[in-house]
Amino acid sequence: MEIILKNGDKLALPEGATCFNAATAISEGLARAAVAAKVNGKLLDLSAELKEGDKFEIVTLKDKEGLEVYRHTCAHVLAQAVKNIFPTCNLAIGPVIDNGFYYDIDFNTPITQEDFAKIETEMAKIIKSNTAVKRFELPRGEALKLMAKYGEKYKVELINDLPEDSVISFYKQGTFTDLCRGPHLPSTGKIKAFKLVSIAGAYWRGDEKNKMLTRIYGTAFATKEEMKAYFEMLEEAKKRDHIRLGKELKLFSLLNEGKGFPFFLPNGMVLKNTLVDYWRDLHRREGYVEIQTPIILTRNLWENSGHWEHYKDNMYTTKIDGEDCAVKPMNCPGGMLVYKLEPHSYKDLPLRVAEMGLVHRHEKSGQLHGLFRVRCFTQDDAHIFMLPEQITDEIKKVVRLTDKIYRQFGFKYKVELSTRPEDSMGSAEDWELATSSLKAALDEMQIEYEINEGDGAFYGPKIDFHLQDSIGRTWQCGTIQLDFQMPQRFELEYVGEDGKKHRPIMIHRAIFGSIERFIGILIEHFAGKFPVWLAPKQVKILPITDRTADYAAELCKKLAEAGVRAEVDGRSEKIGYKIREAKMEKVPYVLVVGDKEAEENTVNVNKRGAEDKETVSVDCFIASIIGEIENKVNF
RNA sequence: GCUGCUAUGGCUCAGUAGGUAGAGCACGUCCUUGGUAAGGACGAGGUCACCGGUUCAAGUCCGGUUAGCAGCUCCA
Repeated sequence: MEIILKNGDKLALPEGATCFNAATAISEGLARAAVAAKVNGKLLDLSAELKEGDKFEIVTLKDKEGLEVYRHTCAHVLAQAVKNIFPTCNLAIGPVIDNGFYYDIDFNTPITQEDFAKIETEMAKIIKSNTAVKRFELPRGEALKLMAKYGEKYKVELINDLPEDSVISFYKQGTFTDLCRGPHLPSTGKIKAFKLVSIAGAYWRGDEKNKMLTRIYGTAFATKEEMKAYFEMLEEAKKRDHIRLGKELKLFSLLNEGKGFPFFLPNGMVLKNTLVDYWRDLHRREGYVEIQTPIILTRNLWENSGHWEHYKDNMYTTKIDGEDCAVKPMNCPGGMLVYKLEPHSYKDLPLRVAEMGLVHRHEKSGQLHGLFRVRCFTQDDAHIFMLPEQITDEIKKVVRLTDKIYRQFGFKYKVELSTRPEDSMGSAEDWELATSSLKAALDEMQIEYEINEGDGAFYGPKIDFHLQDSIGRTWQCGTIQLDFQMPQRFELEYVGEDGKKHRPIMIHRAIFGSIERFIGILIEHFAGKFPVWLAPKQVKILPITDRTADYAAELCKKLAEAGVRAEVDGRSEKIGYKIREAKMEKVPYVLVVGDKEAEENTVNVNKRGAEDKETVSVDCFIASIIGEIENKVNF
């Protein structure tokens, strides 16, 4: 028989040949590196048999899917090890996740992280034994019987929930058998580097009404080196933790008196205001107008907008002169009211209305986390009202603006387009128009994107931006959403060329997402070493002795007059001590001034991150730092 | 909210087998005026998160409350 390879070549094989045979036929090395195969687009075990005309592809650890198979097998090894040590526990599910895998297990007696060493040793034993992992399939009745025999009640529940016609497959390694779709590595010995990471509680099927199981997280990598690099990255991430840096750099504070309501300290306010200034300047240039709508509005309005129905559990309420009111969780309704204040002509559109809107949402206490998840935050919101034929152009403008802003901070990003969900509102034509407009904008701009089928908002499709920070983590920030719902609910109108009333199309969009969260991300992205234009303290002046105190003060005044955030450390400490402290504050420029500098009207510049120091004239330094600030240079 | 872990001076953390608190940094005073990542001396600062229990005795053991962290769920 013949199969078709990735490059289109044909490969002749004997009847009944397996994927592994095919890999061997191509090359020994490939066979060794193979962890699974892709046949006609489907991921299969290497032991799977091939048929005439199959499209065949080898999957190795270099492929994402290969690594997933590898980790999945590792999850089974974990389960087997746990069963060996704790025979009475029950297994639930053990899937692969982004950076590893986990297994949910119901233990009779709780285990702790201290049991990891024992479990890892047992896993190592299983790996060393290089036991073959074999697949077999059973009819439903027998599958249920088998799992019942092992006392695996969760597996029984899983099988019962599988569709009638599904193939029920198991994987067996030695004495251990687990219900699993597969595929898996051919044998346990292929695993070269693994580690158990942490332990946590997780509900059976993710439902808080169900029993809490013990989830053991682990990870596995193709090589020990890769695993080491991964754990080093985690260490680095911990050092960059924004809560920790926020405290060290005195940016913000989280107090019990305001759970989920961060206090911004002077340094943090500089950051916040600088971002807002930057944002405001850009939006003005892009033709946006800015408004501010009230924080508290009547309940009546929220019922009208639909928020009351969908969102009331997350809203803070109050009464004013006996009337029910709510604190806004979103800015849109206020924006709608502003639009309705006066009649609009098609000539006014597109109308781009921005709002730095402070919103409050009641998040459950366990979900709060630093600046990433708070109960009050500022959205860099904007609503764009437009004609149908303007959609594509407007989307392009927003995408371009978003790109410009993210680049400014050195972020790479990924774009996702989410389409109509099952439970949605509006006509098929509206959705078609909206989705194709979003697509057209992205295609015309030649932006790569992934499609998230059915993941749009109930009122319209959306484009989401996922930022990638300096150590590779991703964060969802920007979003562009088309909305037909609000204009209808609020009966927005414009007068068309034909003199008749029409309904405008609306875009909601945010680029930072939330200023607070964005600041958190920036702190971690830059590890607290902000570029000069953002740095709360841009320059610290350190006089060597009291003799240069006046010179330092004068210099500081000159810098302040030029708009530079500078400060003198005039304490009677040694210069080394003051330098150390300034460096720990991550100030971009530290200027040392002694008798020599005072005499020559120069400064000795210590640039953050640079080895060498240089002495330049005061004017020269001021000109250069102002250039850096104005051009928002990142270093 | 649920599960697990944690809670000691402003910060980071010790506190060993229950016998009524320690260090470093930061802070204050004084000495030192010192040229590139910590000069020295002295001092002040804690009802050990809160409430209750066990005990002759609780920072330490037990229960509860609150908050933080990790995870689950949800989200910008």
